Amino acid sequence: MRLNSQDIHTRFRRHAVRVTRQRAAIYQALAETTSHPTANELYQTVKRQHPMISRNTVYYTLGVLRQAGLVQEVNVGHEVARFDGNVTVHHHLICLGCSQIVDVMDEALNQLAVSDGQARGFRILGHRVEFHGYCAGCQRAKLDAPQRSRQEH
Amino acid sequence: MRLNSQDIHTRFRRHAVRVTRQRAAIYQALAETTSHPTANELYQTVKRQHPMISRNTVYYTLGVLRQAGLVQEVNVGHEVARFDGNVTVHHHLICLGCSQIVDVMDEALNQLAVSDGQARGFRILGHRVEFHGYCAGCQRAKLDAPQRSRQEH
DNA sequence: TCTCTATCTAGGAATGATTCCTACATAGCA
DNA sequence: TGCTATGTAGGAATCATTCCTAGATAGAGA
Ligand SMILES: [Mn+2]
Ligand SMILES: [Mn+2]
Ligand SMILES: [Zn+2]
Ligand SMILES: [Zn+2]
Repeated sequence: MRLNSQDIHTRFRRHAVRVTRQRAAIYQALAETTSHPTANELYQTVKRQHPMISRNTVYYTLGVLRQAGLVQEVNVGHEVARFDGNVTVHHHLICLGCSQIVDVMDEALNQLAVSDGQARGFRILGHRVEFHGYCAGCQRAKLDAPQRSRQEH
Repeated sequence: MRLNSQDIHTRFRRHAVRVTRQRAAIYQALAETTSHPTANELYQTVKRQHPMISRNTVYYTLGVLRQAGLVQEVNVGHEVARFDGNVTVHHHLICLGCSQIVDVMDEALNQLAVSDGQARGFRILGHRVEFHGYCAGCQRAKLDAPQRSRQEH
């Protein structure tokens, strides 16, 4: 979602976050994509408008925005951290082939609970569901692969 | 679950995994705990019986066992990798206070699916559910904390 | 509008989990 | 039992993330 700088300013101030050009650009970049970028990808994107920005600022800002609840961290397996500007409750579909992450909004998934017998006295505040599989593109690539290797001989 | 070395030998060979003392010890350590240890914790444990073992062997072995399907990797947020000797389908409860991971076996959770509308052409092979909250101990610690800070004044 | 200070930023160094490299050892097939 | 593909130890390398610090600046208050 495209946000103008006034929107961002209001949203930041509502969460007591100081507004700087760098922060606005980082948040902007995250808000207008659904691709769950890494800190480094955000750095590369923001660097086009702010050539002097440092990686440290990107990490620090993501930490600030996360604590303010404006951003969330998403983790695929044990790969590098990925970030999500969508802080509504939702879940993810992860491609084992190309690592892409796709949002899943499904009210039923938001209602999951653990039976008391299994809860072991935990007070549960939330949960996260990850579906693992292959995207349409990667399924096609797999079908094509044997044909290609035949041609290689 | 305590396994004798014959059990381990049989299990390894069934999966075409070569048997070495180091591997058996690593697998043993993992099989007899429910605590989802890190590679380094396994290294420390196994080192008691095998003082010369290297961390590299632990990592390499965990990779081999994982590919053989004898072990799985569990990831809590973005912390260090944790390993699980329980390869049956199950899910986890994670304490935000002390990071402990507790198994949840719940048939209903194993049946989750994504609606076709949301699946975006993915072929889904599996899923993982993480519940986040505070364990009984950490809930108590939180209640005690304000009292302690009152005393501190 | 101006001032003051807590907080930010840039840049570079440090950290630490994991992977890479390599020479020697060994599991297990035949 | 011998042979060879594979495993092991140990050290170096990698690289995402965090730490440190000196100069900049947002924004609260006057
Ligand atoms: Mn998302
Ligand atoms: Mn488990
Ligand atoms: Zn894919
Ligand atoms: Zn706890």
